[in-house]
Amino acid sequence: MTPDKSIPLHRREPHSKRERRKEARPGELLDAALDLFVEKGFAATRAEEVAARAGVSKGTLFLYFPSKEELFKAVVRENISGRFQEWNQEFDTFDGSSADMVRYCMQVWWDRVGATRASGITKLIMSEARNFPDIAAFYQQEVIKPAQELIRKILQRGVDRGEFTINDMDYAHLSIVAPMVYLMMMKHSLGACAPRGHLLDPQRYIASQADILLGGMCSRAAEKRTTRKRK
Amino acid sequence: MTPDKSIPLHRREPHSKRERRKEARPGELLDAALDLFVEKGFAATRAEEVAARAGVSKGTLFLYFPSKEELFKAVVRENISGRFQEWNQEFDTFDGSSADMVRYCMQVWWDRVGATRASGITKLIMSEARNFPDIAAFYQQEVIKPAQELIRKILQRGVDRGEFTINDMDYAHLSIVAPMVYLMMMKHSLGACAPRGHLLDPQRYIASQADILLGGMCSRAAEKRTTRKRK
Amino acid sequence: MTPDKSIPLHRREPHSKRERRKEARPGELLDAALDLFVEKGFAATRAEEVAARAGVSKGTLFLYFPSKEELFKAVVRENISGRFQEWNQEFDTFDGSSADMVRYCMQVWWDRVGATRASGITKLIMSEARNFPDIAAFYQQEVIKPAQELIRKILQRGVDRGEFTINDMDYAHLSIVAPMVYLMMMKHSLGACAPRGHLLDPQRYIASQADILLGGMCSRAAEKRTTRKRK
Amino acid sequence: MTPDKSIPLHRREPHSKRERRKEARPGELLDAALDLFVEKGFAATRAEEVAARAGVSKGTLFLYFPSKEELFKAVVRENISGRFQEWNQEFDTFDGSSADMVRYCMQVWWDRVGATRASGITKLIMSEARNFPDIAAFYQQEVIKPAQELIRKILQRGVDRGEFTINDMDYAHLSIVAPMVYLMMMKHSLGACAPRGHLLDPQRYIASQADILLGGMCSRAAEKRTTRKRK
DNA sequence: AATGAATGAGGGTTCATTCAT
DNA sequence: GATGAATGAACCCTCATTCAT
Repeated sequence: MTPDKSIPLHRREPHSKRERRKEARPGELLDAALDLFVEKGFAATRAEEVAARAGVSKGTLFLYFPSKEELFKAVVRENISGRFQEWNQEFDTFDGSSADMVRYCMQVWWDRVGATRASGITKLIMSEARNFPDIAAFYQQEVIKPAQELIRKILQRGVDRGEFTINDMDYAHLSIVAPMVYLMMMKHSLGACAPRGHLLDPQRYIASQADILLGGMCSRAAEKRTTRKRK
Repeated sequence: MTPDKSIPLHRREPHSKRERRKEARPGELLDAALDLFVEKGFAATRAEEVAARAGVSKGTLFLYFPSKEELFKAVVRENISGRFQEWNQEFDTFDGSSADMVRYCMQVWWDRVGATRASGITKLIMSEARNFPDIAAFYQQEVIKPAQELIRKILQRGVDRGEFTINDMDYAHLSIVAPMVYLMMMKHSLGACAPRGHLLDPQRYIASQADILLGGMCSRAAEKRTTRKRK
Repeated sequence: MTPDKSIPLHRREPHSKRERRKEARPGELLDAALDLFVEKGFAATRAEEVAARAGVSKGTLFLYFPSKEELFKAVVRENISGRFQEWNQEFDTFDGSSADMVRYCMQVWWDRVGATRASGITKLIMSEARNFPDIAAFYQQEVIKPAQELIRKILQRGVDRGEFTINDMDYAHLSIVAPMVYLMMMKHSLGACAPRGHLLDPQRYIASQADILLGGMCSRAAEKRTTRKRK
Repeated sequence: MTPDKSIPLHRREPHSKRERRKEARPGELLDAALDLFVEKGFAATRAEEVAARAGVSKGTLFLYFPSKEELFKAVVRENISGRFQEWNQEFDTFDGSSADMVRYCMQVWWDRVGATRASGITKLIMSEARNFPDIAAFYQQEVIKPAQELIRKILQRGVDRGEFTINDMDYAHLSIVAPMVYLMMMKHSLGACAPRGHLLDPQRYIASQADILLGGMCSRAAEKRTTRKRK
């Protein structure tokens, strides 16, 4: 009924269309659940709705996930699969300026998470953290900490190379995290009800944020270079 | 716990314990509801729980609010009462540097909203906006727009006085909004489940954010003054 | 608040207006309850509504009646107070034709019960009998049986005087009862929702019914007299 | 219990016990609801009770009817399905005397409605009309009007053939309606609480009523024939 | 006596979960 | 495996009844 609407998560080759559907089921259910949990929250989402959106019956949902709560946990787990390893490597071999690295970091964050349905997880976690403390801890461990380390490494690189001047290294990463989280939150909450024209343009938003915060971090000596790149 | 936050409507002295309680009830219920809605979300909060936390029975809640949904709306309405008028005046007569104004703005935001239970509304709106579009619109109109205008005025003042250099005036205010919203969100979501020691120190966070973003906005000429103040 | 809207049931002279109100309370409550029970049924009538219509507060109702159910019983009891004794005497001394007696009986029934709010009791009993079997039994004993005896006496008189020819004396009284009950039922049920113009004209209805059933009961010999009176 | 009273929508044979039950459910629920609504009234009947009597759980009821009120409406609708068309034809081709027609009409009324559970609808409507004005209007349109027309046609036939003499043709039909309605009402109200032996014998009641009212309507010329039949 | 705020058992309705098919 | 009818615990809300004032 519903065409598989995104890249299926299970990669083994299926032998027939029928079998493919079968193997794709959990992924379709997770996709549907993600959308609905993000839109309405965990409690306000009905299991049957998830099943319907995934094109299966209510009973089938419980064939793959033992309870609504386990479905929720699976949704979170599935959508935060360690992208950071890969990113770490990317940044390890990056050879531009640190300012560019920050810009690239924000852009990649947007492209690979923010612009995809995975960005909903951020809202989901924010909204449901206190109802699912173990999920919150898991997220903290698996997403926030790696992200923080990644960004801190970038900033440290800037400092080490004399590109950045940063007063409080423990909190500086939040200057990048906060705007990105805000952007993703808005996309899934108020932004989703805003009338056309009131919507945030992500590219312009990221540019504006990067512009200002890099202005604030870049050492004055490095200033000209950075400012020039901005154009 | 809850300071009487506005002029009560009934002026005559309550004559009895009973009557005194009666006048306090709506406020107590709203406070309890705010806490629980923020903590668990609208759907996951049971009316009876709200009543219990307010120290009354289930039925009493419905004596004051015709439905759970109306209670929700009242909670939002009650907690966003136009503080902006007052703030506008405050800033109209402010006579320090614009950088100080930005810092003061963030500090006041934290002190008067972020640090109080009212900050929960931000999380509530973010979480429930799509389930209550009319509330979202109301919030957009009554909170976001005034806040945006207030901040934009501050930034414009900085630009006008040659203190700030800002490329994109339409998005610059978000450099202040995003970190503050992030701070409030965290306080009520992940921050609330974080182990001790992992918690954000709001003052330090604000200082760090202000530090960086003012660094990025301040015209280079004005730089020394601003930097000095920072100590 | 509500002016006492009908002849109060308690006849003792009250000394002051205030006291009069006080003594009239139960009667006003019974009147209000009768109206509402008849209109909506026992279960669908709220105690507060009764109190409000009687112009008192909810608590006051329970000052006079220990429960809603007792109120109901009082309403029935109060409105069936033996009118039959008086009627019996009236008919004992009646000296017209038996056909006239039947006509007079139906007319009096309408004037003294049907046209008054007391007629509602008939609908009430019909509707609620099975929920209140003891009330039903009481009504059977206090109203139906006396009425049946009264009517049977009238019919017997007609037979004894050679005016009526009746085959089944055990059921004949129902030829009078059924139309009258039907009339009162309609007034309080479908008749109450009918659009203007669709309403039964009681006088014409009674005339028509009496016309036909007396035609069927009157001995052929007595026919002329009866027919003439009919005009 | 309930004969399938119209062509079921699903024509394929039910393959399993489960499916068979499913098709029977609405009817079983309607039957249970009719009984209970008639016995206790709408408000005093609990949804769970209806479900229990139909042998299902509370939740199942709401699988078939979206609310108690819709169940009520379905009960009324289901039980007044136009029998009048068929009756009309029956009477169009009747070739006995008009007095016999009246007797037959009453008998058929009793056999096909009065003696069945459908007779409860009459009490239900009488009791609940004012709480459900749209149902009352529907009943007026679908039952009362057709019945009135049918009976009026019979009476008119009698008049046209010189068998009946009727003064007020607008009200005469009520001489048949009132006794029948009274009979059905009693069956479901006071009659249902009466001790054995106090019960109305429907056949004898109908005979008595027909006897008297036909006596009152039949033209004197036609009298002998009618009277003879009566034996 | 009168009030009306408060209570809490009860009823309508929803929905996660089960299980016969 | 897949289905969807059935369940019943849980929730929102009502309202008869109580009781402090």
